[in-house]
Amino acid sequence: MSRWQPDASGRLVKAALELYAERGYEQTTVAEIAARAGLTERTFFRHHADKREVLFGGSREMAEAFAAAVAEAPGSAAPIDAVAVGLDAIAEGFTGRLEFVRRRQAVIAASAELRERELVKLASLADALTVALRGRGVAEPAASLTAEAGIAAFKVGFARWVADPDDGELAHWTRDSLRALRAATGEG
Amino acid sequence: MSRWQPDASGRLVKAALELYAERGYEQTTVAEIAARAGLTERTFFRHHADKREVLFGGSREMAEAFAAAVAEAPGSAAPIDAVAVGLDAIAEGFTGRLEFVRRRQAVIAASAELRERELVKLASLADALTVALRGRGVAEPAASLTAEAGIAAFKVGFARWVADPDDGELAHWTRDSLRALRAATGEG
DNA sequence: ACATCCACGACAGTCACTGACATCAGATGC
DNA sequence: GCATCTGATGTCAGTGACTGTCGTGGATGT
Repeated sequence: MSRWQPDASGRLVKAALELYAERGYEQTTVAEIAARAGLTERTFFRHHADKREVLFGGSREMAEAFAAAVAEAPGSAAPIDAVAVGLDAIAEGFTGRLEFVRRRQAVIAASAELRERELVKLASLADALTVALRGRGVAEPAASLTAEAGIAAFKVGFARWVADPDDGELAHWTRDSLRALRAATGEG
Repeated sequence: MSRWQPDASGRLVKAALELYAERGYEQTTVAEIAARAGLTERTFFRHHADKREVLFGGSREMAEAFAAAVAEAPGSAAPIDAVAVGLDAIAEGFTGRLEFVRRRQAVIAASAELRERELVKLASLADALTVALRGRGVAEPAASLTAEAGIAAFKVGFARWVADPDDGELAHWTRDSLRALRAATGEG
């Protein structure tokens, strides 16, 4: 048998989410998280950059999937429609994970530091989206602005999905949010 | 004469900006900032919540001015046009401060922690804007989405203003960014 | 068998941030 | 004038996030 229990990183994530939920983010020390995962504090920092980042694993993959979907959208699609394709792709990655997401969002909402880090992840998403749009030939500042609009739709749609008592589909909410955004900013 | 030199908070801001520019945010300790301002580390934390916040004074006032302008926009104005009024109000507060803003933004751009905090300030701005729009009778999710769109226009317009070699007006860039955003997301 | 690898533990250190208490020039009340 | 109070600052002793360095011992390849 192996020298250590498997999935140290995942155990740390699980322990952190539990402890943040039980006693709050600020009242939890990294040493406590590591102890619950059967590891030491030093090992926590080998797997996760800091005490906040432990809740945001996979966000890079999400940005990559977003960018890939936007890049592969039909060449004839308008920038905002390519963004819509990307939103659908992201939403797909959340199917069946609503309960986990709800617990995670409750923890994030309760901590200013975690909310701050969440904004960084959304900004990274916006950056990846901007790059993908520029790859489609969209010039600045349209690329950045369309990306920001798409992230706004994602942000609001995500919040509505998490808050909705019914267990619906994230894509439903992001699509509706994008539609509402276009209506609210519409030139007509 | 008074017991202490005046404007301790302002001296700390000045010292921090200088040191962050000279040797970088991470390579600067709070004790060094305090020493340059002729104060102690403990006093730094009496005036500024943390090492990042020292560069973001006045952001609450900005959010309040934004919200006030939106609230006072003509009742007949569409939500997005009320936002445009608010953007003009904010822009006015930056007139004549371009050089200071450029130095400050260069420092922020060089530090992940400072960029993270900047996102919080933009999010606070978005929250204040959302509240102001709701005060105008705009329902959700339109209020949040219109607010996010307005902040996106501000963010991009601000970046263009700072990057522009000519010393133009911020309002010029925020207006154009809002126009471009509406064109990019337009339903037509 | 033997060397190599590498995830982890152990330990010491820096620094952001906090709480508690002391200090003392100037404002205030009489 | 004098005592008293006020409040911005100094001092000091913490806690805890994060880092650099070195040691350890099962696993792995030859």
